[in-house]
Amino acid sequence: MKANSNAAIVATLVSEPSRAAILTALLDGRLHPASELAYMAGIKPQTASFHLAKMVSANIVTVEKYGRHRYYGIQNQEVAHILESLLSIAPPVEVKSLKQASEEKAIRLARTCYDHLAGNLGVQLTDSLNKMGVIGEKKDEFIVTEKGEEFFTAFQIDLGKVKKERRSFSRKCLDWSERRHHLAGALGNALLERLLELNWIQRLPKTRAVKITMDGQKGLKETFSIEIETV
Amino acid sequence: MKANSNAAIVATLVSEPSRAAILTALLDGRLHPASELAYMAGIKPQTASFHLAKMVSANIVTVEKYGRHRYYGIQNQEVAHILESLLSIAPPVEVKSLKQASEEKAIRLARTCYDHLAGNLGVQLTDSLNKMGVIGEKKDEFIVTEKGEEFFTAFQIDLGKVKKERRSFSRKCLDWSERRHHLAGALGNALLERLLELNWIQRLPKTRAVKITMDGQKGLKETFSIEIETV
DNA sequence: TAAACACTTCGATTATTATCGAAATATGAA
DNA sequence: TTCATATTTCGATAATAATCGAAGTGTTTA
Repeated sequence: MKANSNAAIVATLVSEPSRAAILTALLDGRLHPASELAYMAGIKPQTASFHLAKMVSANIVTVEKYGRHRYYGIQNQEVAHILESLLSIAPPVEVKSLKQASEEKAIRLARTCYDHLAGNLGVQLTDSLNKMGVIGEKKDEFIVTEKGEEFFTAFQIDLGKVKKERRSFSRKCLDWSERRHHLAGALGNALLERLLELNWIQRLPKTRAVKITMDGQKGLKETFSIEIETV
Repeated sequence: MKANSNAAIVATLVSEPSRAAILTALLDGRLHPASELAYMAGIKPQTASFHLAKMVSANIVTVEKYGRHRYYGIQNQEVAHILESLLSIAPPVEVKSLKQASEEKAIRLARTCYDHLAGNLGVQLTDSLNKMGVIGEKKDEFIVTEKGEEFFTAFQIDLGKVKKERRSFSRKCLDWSERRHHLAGALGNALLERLLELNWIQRLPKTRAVKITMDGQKGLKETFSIEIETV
């Protein structure tokens, strides 16, 4: 009686109203905790948990555990693209310019996370490297493409040296303010160091926020197509 | 990818396994009598009738009465397109038998996607036309170059006639097995028809896989530089 | 004209599944 | 340690919908 049709599996997931609501929320490209998704879909946490488990096991949605939260996201760009069309959603607008605003907002704009860049700048840099084909996205890490090897050499980051470091070469790190991944690991650290060396960014005393210099504005725009407005 | 409101309706109907099986069977682009669809989906005729009525009233399937038979078919390319989208992110089929394995292989090699070619052959043909400078790739469609006009005339496809058709002249369709785009729309259909006319490919009973003939192997190699292993 | 056939409609039954309360687990904060 | 929070698991319920036997409507064939 059961026909082996896989189209049905995906269709079931997107056609149920609560799940459609969850997927719609997730299509903003960020990671969301389960409770937030439950609230957005107008269902109790248990029910959301039930739906999320289904979508994870069908490889439509991913989970990551951070403390007592679980952050859910769309599996990958390909899936996101198709879901957008199935759910009739316009893709999220890209933020093209960053506003350098007050001090409390500064930490959201750009900050260090241990030894690498985070905040809007960190996420945008990661995005930009991805779009440029310099890095590629894997499950828990980023990989450097052939084109990337060239790029980093030109950008005067010695990949050979970075690869020799004991710790993981390149990994994903969840950005709490952006709810998306940014580049971490030895490569993330090397990038931060290089930007400091170029004086594109400067560390600030008593805060993890970093300042983007005038040189930085220029350089980030030219090299990574990232625009930053100073207010 | 185009956003459309029909996607939700299609997804809801596809989510039921029996209906998914029926629709998948209809993806060969041919018309099938109700009893055959019932058999293919592994359900009784009454049940199939129930599902078919639903799909007809939702305008995703068509019926034609010929004597005591009723022939069902996919409403239009849009429906086929949505179905293929669902398939492209669905988990791969579990192969349970040798027969099923060879069937799966055949479908991935060359098949019809409603009214045009898909599978490895479909993608290779599209690639080849592109490389030959016959067609050019745009965002959501392919365009025919000047050189292309000549080519299709020589290949005995009447572009004037194809352009007059109501539906879109040439568009991209996502190939679920190759995960790339192939040529669809009126031009895609004309190409399929011409290859059938030339007897380079043949439709097979009870499957949307198509057979590549000996003539086809020769012709595809000479005209499109496509080498294909036949099973 | 009767019988076979293709298909549909009707009604009863069964299967599926979304939902949520209650309870369990695991982490973080005080 | 204790309490709060985030999330999941379990179990029961209720709504929905797929299924099929029986019967009905046309259509073809003998």
